[in-house]
Amino acid sequence: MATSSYNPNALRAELNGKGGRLTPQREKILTFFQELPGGEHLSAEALHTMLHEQEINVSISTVYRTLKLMTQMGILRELDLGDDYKYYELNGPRTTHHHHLICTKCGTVIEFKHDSILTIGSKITDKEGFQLLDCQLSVHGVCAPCQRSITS
Amino acid sequence: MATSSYNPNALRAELNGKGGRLTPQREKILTFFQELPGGEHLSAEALHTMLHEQEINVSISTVYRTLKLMTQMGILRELDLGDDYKYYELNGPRTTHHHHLICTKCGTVIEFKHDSILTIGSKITDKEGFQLLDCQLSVHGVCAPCQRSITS
DNA sequence: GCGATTGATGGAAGTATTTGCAAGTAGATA
DNA sequence: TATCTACTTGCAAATACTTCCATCAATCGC
Repeated sequence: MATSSYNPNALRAELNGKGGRLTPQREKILTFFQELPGGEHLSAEALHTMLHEQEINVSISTVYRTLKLMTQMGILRELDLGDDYKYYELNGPRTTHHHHLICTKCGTVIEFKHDSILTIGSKITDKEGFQLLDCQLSVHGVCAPCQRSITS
Repeated sequence: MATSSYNPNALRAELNGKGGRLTPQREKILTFFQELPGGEHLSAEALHTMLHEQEINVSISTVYRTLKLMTQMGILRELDLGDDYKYYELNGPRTTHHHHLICTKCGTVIEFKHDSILTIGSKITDKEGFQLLDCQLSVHGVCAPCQRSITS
């Protein structure tokens, strides 16, 4: 699994190696995620707003594009937590890697860890010749308080 | 885990029990999924088109709403395969339950099974007091042919 | 360092999906 | 069965996200 402790030069090297470029926008977005308190996940819209509050002007299209690129590179992981947004967080090593239990009605999200999931992911990527980027178990269910109504 | 062998009356009973109703639209969508050859997953748009081809007129909003409802009820499972669409399939019992290995660059999807994943999901839902609806392992990576370029 | 090449950006337009609201209808009640 | 209530539907408008395209600028070669 790709490491999360990128510095700008490592990112530049990886981008250049494949014909890409390190732009100020990409560098700032990476730094922003690295300075975020651990475990937080952000939506594109939220990231865009927070960048603007720090006088970092990056267009919303570039925010979306960069999030997608960094997810494809294995630097970020993209989370679908069942609501209208996609969320992103640093794709950390084993110790910070976690999974999500989501209530499909009220949207409550509970994080949990499970060591063997990463092992399962490694096995299948090895078998199929893939390079592993991310591995997420999403458990969907209805939380106790929501088990009485059809909709939230 | 909820069973997939719903008939219209069972669906009506479950809906009525929680203040909902069985409409012709909902019944037709359920039947459509049940008559689909095993293992197929459909996007909302594709389902809408296929329904129209059978002279079954259901508005696109109702298609989206019904897919979401049935996912929340545990009848369908929603898949994010990394492209622009969400896909839906019957949320079957253990024997048909599978997971996805997805290439983040070209979008290739490989299905695989792994018995212990459902067990892991059951454990966490039991512990947290949730009713289990679905449990999906998404493994993201780069397939062998794509490991040379930045983008697809 | 300087210019050329080509990937990246920003803003507008497009796409998939969700939501608001008025009209329709399933299911309950008598 | 007739009536009523509130859930559902269909359409249109809104939202999250992606793509198009003209312009900009990171990197490369000299």
